[in-house]
Amino acid sequence: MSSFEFDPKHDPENPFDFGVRPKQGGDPTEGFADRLNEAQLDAVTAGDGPALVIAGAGTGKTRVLVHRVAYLVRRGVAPSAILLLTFTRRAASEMLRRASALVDRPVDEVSGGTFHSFANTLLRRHGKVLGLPPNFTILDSADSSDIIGHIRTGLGVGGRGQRFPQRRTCQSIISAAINRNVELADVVLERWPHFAHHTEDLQRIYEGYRDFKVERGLADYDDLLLYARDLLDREVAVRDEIGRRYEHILVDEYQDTNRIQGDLVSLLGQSHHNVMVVGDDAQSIYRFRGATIDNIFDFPKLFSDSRRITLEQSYRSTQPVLDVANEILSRAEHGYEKHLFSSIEGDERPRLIACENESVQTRWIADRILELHEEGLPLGGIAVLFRSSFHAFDLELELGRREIPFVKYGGFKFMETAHVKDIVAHLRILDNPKDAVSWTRVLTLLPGIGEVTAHRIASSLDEKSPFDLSRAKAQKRAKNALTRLSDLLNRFRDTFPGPARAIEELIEYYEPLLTEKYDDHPKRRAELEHVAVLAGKHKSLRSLLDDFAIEPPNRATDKGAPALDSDGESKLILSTIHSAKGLEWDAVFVIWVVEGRFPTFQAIDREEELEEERRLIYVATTRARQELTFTYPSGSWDKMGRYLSAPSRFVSQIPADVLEPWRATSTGLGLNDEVDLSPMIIPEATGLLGHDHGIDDVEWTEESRSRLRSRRKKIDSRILGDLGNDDWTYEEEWPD
DNA sequence: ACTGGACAGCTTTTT
DNA sequence: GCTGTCCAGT
Ligand SMILES: Nc1ncnc2c1ncn2[C@@H]1O[C@H](COP(=O)(O)OP(=O)(O)OP(=O)(O)O)[C@@H](O)[C@H]1O
Repeated sequence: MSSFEFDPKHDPENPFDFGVRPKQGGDPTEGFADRLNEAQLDAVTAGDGPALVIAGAGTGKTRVLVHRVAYLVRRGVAPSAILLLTFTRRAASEMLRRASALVDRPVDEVSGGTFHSFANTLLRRHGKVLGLPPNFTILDSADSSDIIGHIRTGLGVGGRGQRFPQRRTCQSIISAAINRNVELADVVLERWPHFAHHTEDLQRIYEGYRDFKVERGLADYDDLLLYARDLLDREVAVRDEIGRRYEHILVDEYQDTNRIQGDLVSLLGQSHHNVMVVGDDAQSIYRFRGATIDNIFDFPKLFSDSRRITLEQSYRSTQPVLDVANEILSRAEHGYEKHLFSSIEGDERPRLIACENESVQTRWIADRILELHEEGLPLGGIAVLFRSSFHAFDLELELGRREIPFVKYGGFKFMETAHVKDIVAHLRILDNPKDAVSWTRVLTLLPGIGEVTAHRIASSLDEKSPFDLSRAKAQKRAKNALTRLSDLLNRFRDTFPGPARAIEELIEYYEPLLTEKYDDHPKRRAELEHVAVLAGKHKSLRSLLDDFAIEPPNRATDKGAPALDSDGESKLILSTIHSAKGLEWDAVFVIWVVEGRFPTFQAIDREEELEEERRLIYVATTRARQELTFTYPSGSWDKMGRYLSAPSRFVSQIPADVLEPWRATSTGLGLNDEVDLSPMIIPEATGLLGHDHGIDDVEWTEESRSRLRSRRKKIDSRILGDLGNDDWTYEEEWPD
């Protein structure tokens, strides 16, 4: 479709305008009718002005948003004047991918990403008016906890035998206060009441931390948002300029935004009101970091001229999958209006499988994945989801053994592992010799230099030749190492060989220290080599450091590699549920659906957190198109010696004809021992091994019994291999 | 005064 | 596995 033409009158000086315009007289909704239902089309073609799309999972919210982009572009809005925002990086890239796949080339110019990356761009350009230097350094979470740690020790809080919050906890407390826009004292009282007697010290740490950052031109993740809000709030000229540049603001997953982000949206839309936000209150899973659904509910108050559009039909999941989702939500403490329905056919009932132990869970899932794959489903159409990243460790090993290629998302902080931080700290010093935090890190690596000496050296550096360490006061045994460090840094200062090469050389330098410090140094060294590869994309140190801080690699396995194998085969996805937001797969497995892990022990006695866990499993459930399976090992211990056995309360009460109870057993623990699956028969007959298997109130009907029997047969014949391919309607990646 | 080893405690999810 | 605290050794 070539519905675009070149505008000879466009301003060639404008870097955001390539002069591409929709053909006059073209229908901006061309082709939309068979891709959108009535309500969706209504939202897509809503006139200018604010709109709130609120709808359940899989009803096409993102689809609406990306079609809206196409619609606006076709109507003549410059793609660069459209700003697409969301909270998570994964959702942001999915949204941008779908948007650019949908229409012709110009959509590549649509601006967008996470709130944080947008704020960063904004502040690099305009931060100066707030006193933020344009070369401010972004602190990642480990940096800021390091600084908080220093301040914490510096203030000498806590003292002997006293229980003072650890630095990570201090960091959470501070961040919680900021993201919720409330006083530190209130947040402590509400969420950490057991530390209430330390409130004053916490306040002092907070202030010390804040001043520390201001003095040195540092910004943590929260600061990016805070500064951006201040900028747009206080600097009318900047706000006007930004308002003119971005004529349309579109926000996905709006239920996951916090107060500051909500304010940002409001400020961005202040001059033109062209704001469309989409969200689902039942999918709000970031309240733990201050997200508030009040942003959704207050949207009509914020923009009194706003339209509210709701979507009801799911186009993702089959009705049996949605039945489970509805069951989960129906038990929520505060009801949701939602009742999802679907017209997608499917008679596969989702299953809840009690596995004998973790190994059985792992092996059964691997078996089933291979089975699905043999039936013709690409591995990329399958996902295994979990509450916490470490839940997948055992499965990762097994997949490796069976040579099933996979990519894992979430919970992995490559850039925050000690050895990577060590290397990056050297780069930071080169970029900003005043970076005292990095100096301390770099210097304490050396033998005989501890925190005190490092601080002393770092604070007495010569401005003109910061890398000259010959006069640094330290123990004798440190002298050699200091010279080595000094030589290296000076050499880089004279001729910087580019980020990738610099890292190679740093690894050479660091190798002896690494070997000394870690038993697993070969593995760590290989990971450092990978950092050098990642750095290859960057020409300047600054862009590298920004990227490492704001968009660090979040895939644990095969970081940065494409989702395809060398032979073009897609890979199985392992993901935390948080990172699976907005995505979908034909077959979804949710593992460790057990009390203590999902919900987590921490959440069990806090109602708010428990409800968030419930929404989380709702999100997991609604990722599935066709096949949905919950599994849990029915007897295991966690690291702290707690016994995990009961199925998650979120699924244990669901009637058996909505969620079928099965049992997986194995004759042995060996890797090659077969795993058998059998329907869990009526409780009275089995005695239930003494556990609550959640089917006390099973409503067994003749129908559900026979369904179980027929499934049993089907499974058997699958194993025997005499059943043809199931009809998997797997669409090739199709531009939405 | 400082470093670094031994030991005990906590361990979710994201930017 | 990583962080914080305590303490012996330099
Ligand atoms: N009118 C439609 N016709 C065909 N397919 C549709 C239609 N609307 C949505 N879909 C498909 O349904 C699936 C879910 O859509 P989408 O991801 O936009 O939903 P969503 O509401 O954003 O979901 P979530 O709440 O999980 O983020 C996608 O595969 C999408 O292409």
